[in-house]
Amino acid sequence: MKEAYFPQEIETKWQHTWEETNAFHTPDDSTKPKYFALSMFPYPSGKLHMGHVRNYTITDVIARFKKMQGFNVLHPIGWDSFGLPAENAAMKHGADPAKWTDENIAYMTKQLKMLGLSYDWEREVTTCKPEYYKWTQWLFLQLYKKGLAYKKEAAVNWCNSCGTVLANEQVIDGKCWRCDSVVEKKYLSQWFFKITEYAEQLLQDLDKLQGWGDNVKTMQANWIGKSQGAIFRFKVKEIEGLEVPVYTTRPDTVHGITYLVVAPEYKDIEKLTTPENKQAVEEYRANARKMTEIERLSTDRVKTGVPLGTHCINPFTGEEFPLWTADYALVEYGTGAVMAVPTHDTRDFDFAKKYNLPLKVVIAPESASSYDADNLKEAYTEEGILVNSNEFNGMKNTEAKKAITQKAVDGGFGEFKTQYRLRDWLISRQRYWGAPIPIVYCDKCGIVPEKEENLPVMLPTDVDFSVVGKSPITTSPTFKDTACPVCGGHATREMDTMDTFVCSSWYYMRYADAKNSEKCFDKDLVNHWLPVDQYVGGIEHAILHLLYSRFFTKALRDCGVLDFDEPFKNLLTQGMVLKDGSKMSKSKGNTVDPDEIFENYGADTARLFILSDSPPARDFDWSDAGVEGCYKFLNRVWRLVSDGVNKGLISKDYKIDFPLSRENDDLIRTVHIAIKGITNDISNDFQFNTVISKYRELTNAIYEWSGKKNEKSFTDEDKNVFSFAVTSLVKLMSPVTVHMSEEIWHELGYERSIHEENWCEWDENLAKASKITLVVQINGKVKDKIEVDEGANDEELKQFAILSPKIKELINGKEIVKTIVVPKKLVNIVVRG
RNA sequence: GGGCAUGUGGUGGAAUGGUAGACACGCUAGUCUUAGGAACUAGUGCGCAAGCGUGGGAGUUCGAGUCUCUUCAUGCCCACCA
Repeated sequence: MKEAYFPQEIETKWQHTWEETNAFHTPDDSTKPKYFALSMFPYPSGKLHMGHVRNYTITDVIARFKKMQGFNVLHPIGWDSFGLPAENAAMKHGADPAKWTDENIAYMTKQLKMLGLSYDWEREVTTCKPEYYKWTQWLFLQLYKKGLAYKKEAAVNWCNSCGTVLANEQVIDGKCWRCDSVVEKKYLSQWFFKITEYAEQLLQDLDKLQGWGDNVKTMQANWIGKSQGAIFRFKVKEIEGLEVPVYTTRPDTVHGITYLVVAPEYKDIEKLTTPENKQAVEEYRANARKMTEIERLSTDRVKTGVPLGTHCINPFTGEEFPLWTADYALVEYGTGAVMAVPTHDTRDFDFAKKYNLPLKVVIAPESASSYDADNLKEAYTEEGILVNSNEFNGMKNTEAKKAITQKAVDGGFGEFKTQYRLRDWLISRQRYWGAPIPIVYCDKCGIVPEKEENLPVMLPTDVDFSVVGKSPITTSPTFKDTACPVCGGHATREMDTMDTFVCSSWYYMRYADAKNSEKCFDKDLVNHWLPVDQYVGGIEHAILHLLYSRFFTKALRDCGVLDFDEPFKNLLTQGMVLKDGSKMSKSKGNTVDPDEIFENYGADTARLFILSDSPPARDFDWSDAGVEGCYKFLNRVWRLVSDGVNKGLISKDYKIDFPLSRENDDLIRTVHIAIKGITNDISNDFQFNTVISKYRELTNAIYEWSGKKNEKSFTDEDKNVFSFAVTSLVKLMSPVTVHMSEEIWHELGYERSIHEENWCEWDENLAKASKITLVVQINGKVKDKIEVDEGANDEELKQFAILSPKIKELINGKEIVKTIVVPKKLVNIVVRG
């Protein structure tokens, strides 16, 4: 065996062998239990970055560990390959996005292989290939048939720089999630998926996701934004038969209404405006329309509004109050109209103060005897007792919510209402590089879905990428005109493509049956492999991809395509990879190129390091010294083994015969403790950082043990023990340092790949210490430590403690109040005086 | 404004309510070397010491980094959602 560790040589060799032997292929039929380990698939942007390396290494180690534990592991990879960067590159360089994408995939595939990842490449999935997007289109049609895909005219988020609309989830702080430019509002007719129909299920089923972090679950719950309240309908005084409905979560404050606000975009706003107010209202609305999302969302903005001139009547009190329009009412939420109770809502309070609208107190704190509206400094939004509220006076406001709503129900002017913040998912994109929406517009029949047998609707290639202000797809001379699938007459195709998040909402299902050309996947196979047992990826998808995928799964279940209702059983959201405390980015110039690390240290060092310093969920600070440290450690392990092998001290045919010498017994114990600890650390939340510290501890222990021996005096027993320890270490490390372990394994004389081996097992009796350090405390403070036999019982431990000279002196002359014994660990003597 | 995380040596981080700082990085000495940024050995929370130490303050407990309350700081998510 070579004395020095040459990672690149070893790694290239084994990568070739694994490829030639198809070592990581997963059969569908196996008697072993299944385990589906999944990384979020990459966008083929050009090169892997360290975030990828971290993500895929974590999943790879999990996959290999599970395989060694006897699971039939599915560990696939694919490409989220539709999307704007390819199209932009095409426009810039006049290239073909398909070619650009293919080249990136080829390069990144090479990098993934260099990392030694155990993917089943036969199941590779690429979303921009017709054999994939055919099924994306097919699934769209299933949703369409179910009434879950529909087209409507709506105010949508428009990103001018990307030249396309965006879903709500893709607008971050009023800016585009991709390019960061300010998002505008536009009125367009667009395709939506009815995700709102699943709002309640998506919320409820979060409880089923025991293996998800609470942070992600609360983010989703907040995004869905369920609230419970009431709808009240108010008659308009000036217009017979016209009503304004409002949604409120505070029906208990209904007697305190002093005005009502409708959004500038409210559908009946023109009817509600009197001729005298028309001009001011028109101006206000025009202004609101011009405003960008950013301006509207600005937190320090002063509220503005104008009166409409009309009035509503409060059915509870008979009081009249004026109607206003103000942009703090949102047309998309609730009914687009708000009942304003300035005394008990901070926003209404601000508005009322600014425009001198009246205040009326209807909730008082339980302690207060009276409450003066004129002197209010801010809205009272806490709980309390109803006042000025007729028959509800004296009632607790929490009870009044129900009672008051009930009165509205009985009176026919209101109802109980549950409201969600979640909006339908806008999936149309005015872009080229995506899956075409399989819809045609027939001159006679209107909107018609393409026939399933005509799929895929191929993305045209005869397009001009140099056009500005419109989608390149519209320049295709052959794409637009087609025959109606129903009547055969003239029709035109939908020119929009689908949001790429549609493609990524089902890719993990396709892995179950990646090559199927008859169906999107076989139902039995998808039911067998799914749900994913462990999903690993970035927290940035907490809402977007993960919510869409959950919706897709439920919708496809209802379409009868599959039989489960949650796609991802366990989710690990890995932290970011930082350098010098901030996120790696090209603009900051603090990126680390994986290729350079492979070249200088090898993939095993990269894998070891990226797992070593932080638990997976936390951010990880990349340091060059850390990489160096890991490389040195691997050299140290290599030297330990090569030395032993070359001196004939290690062999694969070892046998441990008890009893052993004291030192050998200790080493065996250390190995068993390591096996137990490492197994538990991986099983328990994948704490790879402590796993790696245990690799080091075990290595240190073996070195220390061998340092005590003179190699010439090595007995057969020593050789056996040494062999066992080294063999165990190499095996325990094999999921992480995949190449080095494989190389050593063969150097030890094994024929089979180490990755086909079973995971190490420990013997509970051997993992037990023979001596324990008894901690003796007085009044909870550590005062002494005594070595005692492992088998000592509680009474004996107490005696040891009291008899220790140190303790004897300290408790001398004091009264022992009580003594607490923690078996095999600690004695605490409580004294007084 | 609301929600969720996280606060431990010079640094990354360990620690089923029971020895705080495992394992590393860094640093300091030394050994071997022509030399070393290689390898090995010893040391390394603070304090001269008694002791003190897990952001601050309270509490529960024989015992709190860990549980409860409160407060501060940082990060992330959501945000005029009625």
